[in-house]
Amino acid sequence: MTANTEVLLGDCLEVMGQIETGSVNLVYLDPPFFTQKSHKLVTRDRQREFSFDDVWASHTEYAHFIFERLQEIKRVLHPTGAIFFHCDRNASHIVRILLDEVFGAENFRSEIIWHYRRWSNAQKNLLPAHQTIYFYTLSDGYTFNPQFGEYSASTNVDQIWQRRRRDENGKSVYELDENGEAIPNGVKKGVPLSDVWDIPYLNPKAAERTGYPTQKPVLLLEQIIKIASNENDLVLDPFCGSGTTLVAATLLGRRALGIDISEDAVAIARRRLVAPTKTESNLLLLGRDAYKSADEEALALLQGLAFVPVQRNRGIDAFVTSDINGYLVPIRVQRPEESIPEAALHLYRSASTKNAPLMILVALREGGYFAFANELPPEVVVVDGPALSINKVIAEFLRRREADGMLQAHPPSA
Amino acid sequence: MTANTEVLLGDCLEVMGQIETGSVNLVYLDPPFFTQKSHKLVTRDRQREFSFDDVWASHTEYAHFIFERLQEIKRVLHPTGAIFFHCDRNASHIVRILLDEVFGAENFRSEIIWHYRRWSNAQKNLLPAHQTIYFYTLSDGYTFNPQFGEYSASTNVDQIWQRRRRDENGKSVYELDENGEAIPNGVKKGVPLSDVWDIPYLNPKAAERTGYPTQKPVLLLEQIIKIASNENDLVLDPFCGSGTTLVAATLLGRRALGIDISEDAVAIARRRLVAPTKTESNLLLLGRDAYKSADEEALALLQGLAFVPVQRNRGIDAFVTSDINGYLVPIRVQRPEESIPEAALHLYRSASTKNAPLMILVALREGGYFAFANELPPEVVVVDGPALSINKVIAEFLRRREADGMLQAHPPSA
DNA sequence: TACACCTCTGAATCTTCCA
DNA sequence: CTGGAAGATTCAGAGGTGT
Repeated sequence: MTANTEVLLGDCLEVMGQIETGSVNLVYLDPPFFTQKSHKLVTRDRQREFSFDDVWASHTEYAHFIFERLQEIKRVLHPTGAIFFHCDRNASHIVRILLDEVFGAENFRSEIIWHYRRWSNAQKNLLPAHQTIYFYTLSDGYTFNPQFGEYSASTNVDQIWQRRRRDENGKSVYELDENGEAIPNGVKKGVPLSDVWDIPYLNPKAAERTGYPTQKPVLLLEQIIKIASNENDLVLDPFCGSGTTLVAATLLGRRALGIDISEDAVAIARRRLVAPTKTESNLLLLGRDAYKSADEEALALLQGLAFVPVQRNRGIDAFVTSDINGYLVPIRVQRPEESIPEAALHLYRSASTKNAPLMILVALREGGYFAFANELPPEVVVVDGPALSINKVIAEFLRRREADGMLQAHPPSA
Repeated sequence: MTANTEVLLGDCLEVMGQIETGSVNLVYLDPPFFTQKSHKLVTRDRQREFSFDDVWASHTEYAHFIFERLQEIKRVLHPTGAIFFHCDRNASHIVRILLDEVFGAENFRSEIIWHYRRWSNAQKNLLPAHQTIYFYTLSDGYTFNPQFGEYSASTNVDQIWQRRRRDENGKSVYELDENGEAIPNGVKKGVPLSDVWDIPYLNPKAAERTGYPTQKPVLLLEQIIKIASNENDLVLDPFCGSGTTLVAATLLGRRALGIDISEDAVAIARRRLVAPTKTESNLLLLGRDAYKSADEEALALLQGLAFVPVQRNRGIDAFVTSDINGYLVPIRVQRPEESIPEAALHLYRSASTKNAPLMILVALREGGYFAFANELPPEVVVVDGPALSINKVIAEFLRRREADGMLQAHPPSA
């Protein structure tokens, strides 16, 4: 366990009492739902006035339980802090009312829909495929790091990046410069993240391999933590269970505090956190693999080349189809989390047993061939991938422009 | 207007009073939200016991309004009938409680999430991209016509076509015939419809628009009507607005009754029903993929680069996320059937209207930069893709080996 | 603090233009 | 003339601004 992560045993109401007021930046919670007797309401005649008391009778116990804890959460939250409440499907309306009461309806930010696809069995119903997460803050001045996604396929991205103005009739038109040409409108990162999140469940195979039972996907927690906290912020999960929130927080450089009333859960969470970065980043990567296979991505880079893909080999992604006098030419693509020397080492280890006289490594990030030329085995030749080549071309272009003093045909729109 | 469709003017509570008990098969409603004074709750100290009365104070008026009408709806519903309640975002929790009260929590069927993409501008927030529809029935014996969608791309369709059984450990395995071959399992209809519906929002430019606020797409109503009613059934919309529900019902051969308190709305709805039509949305007709011109393969080559994909443009596959003094840097990947000059021309045509000072073309096949350097527009810079780089490295390696006379350490294995 | 007004935006259509 | 690609247009929601 790192010094910045703690798991405490106990009822979160009591344990939170020891937390300093205003010291927590982000709270995520996914409390258990108390199933109680269905408590049928009797009055159904149309004469009688509607009374809210009836509705509440059956939910009181749960509501009180949550209400008390929400108040304590409110106390420990920093003024810029936020709470994400992952609802049981049967209680989302109750939860929202309690959140409105404790944090104020004006501090409601989003109803997040976590959408996933599930294995289906035909039944007389719509297949449940979502869960709800409520996002409230303590005030207007909350921490929020915008995230961006891809534009819709039907959007003319190339044209909405032009500057626009209102004409005399109030109509929106594209602005033109003195030469009658379109004026670019700076750079955009993409569409702001919406409140519907399409995140798959953890790949069942991944769960099997790591031995963890199915749980909230790390990606879901990652997303929440990225949005509503900064590095070194304190993340609290009052019902931490096996500690997924803590793992995600730790991996993103946040401090984390978990509480659970079950000794088993605390033990599991603590064990998971002993070496979070190494083992858990594997889990995290496996979770990502459920999204799209990293190996497939790597091979996509080789399109146009005649190659034979290699499965189940950490060092080699493919061989070139033709040989060099009987020797195969192995290829490896740099992975997102790897440096060039690391990738080269993997490649070299796998390929040297096959006496390959030439090994090719496709580099995707800075620190290409020249930076490491001396450290790499002589058989390994590093080739720039398109990402790297393009960045170099742009850098070179800028350098030359600056030298020519040809800058600023249009000033940035700022 | 067909004989089977009627639009009545008035408060739905009164008008519904004239409807025969148990005669309506399906009710859809999307009532207006009553914005009331924000009515701040005062007690926030932790000493005080939580009382539900506080929460309700500000919602009472709206709740009563809805409650009365829900009871009337319950009365006119057929025993096999269903109600779909389209919620205002700010009142969904209130609505669900009222529905639980009137129809019983045991008759809750689904919380349907209507998910859509829309113009945006939320800079400090998650972009709202969904609305909620609650689906309740009068009893367990409700009308339900299952709908099916396409299997997701990641589903192994081969596998689901095989018959399965439980082995001795209760594990699900594929059944094999005496020859050890898979047994087909008959025809599958597809994936049962889930409770998250991805239906395009009514676009500002859509001809379907009547100018009436909160107008819903016909397709959304069609889906509901198909699921929960049969031909000649009676569909009721007590807040029919511009009459989308009636249009959808009529098009599907249902009888329809609409009520609205606004004369304008009734007039619009009646006019619309003279020739009930559904506009053909290109997006729905063609599917989202039809807009994609930068194919996955091309974009896969750019991994590791910060870029924004560009669809709907034959010349440009992506823009680099950073800019050159306000100007965008377009990228194009050579297509399998294209020569470099052809690809460069496409790129140049599209990008020159945007005054791009630098355009990047990723080459995948022989005949790279030098072969055409003189023919290409000066703005276009050609960058070798991995396939090309690798082939060049191998060729260079062979050349050098040959020069060194070091060939044939091992003879070719063939 | 409250509210009216202004600005920015992007999904998806409609319109125009070109081969 | 036709089909498709490129360009123009619309409009409501959310934040920001100013009174």
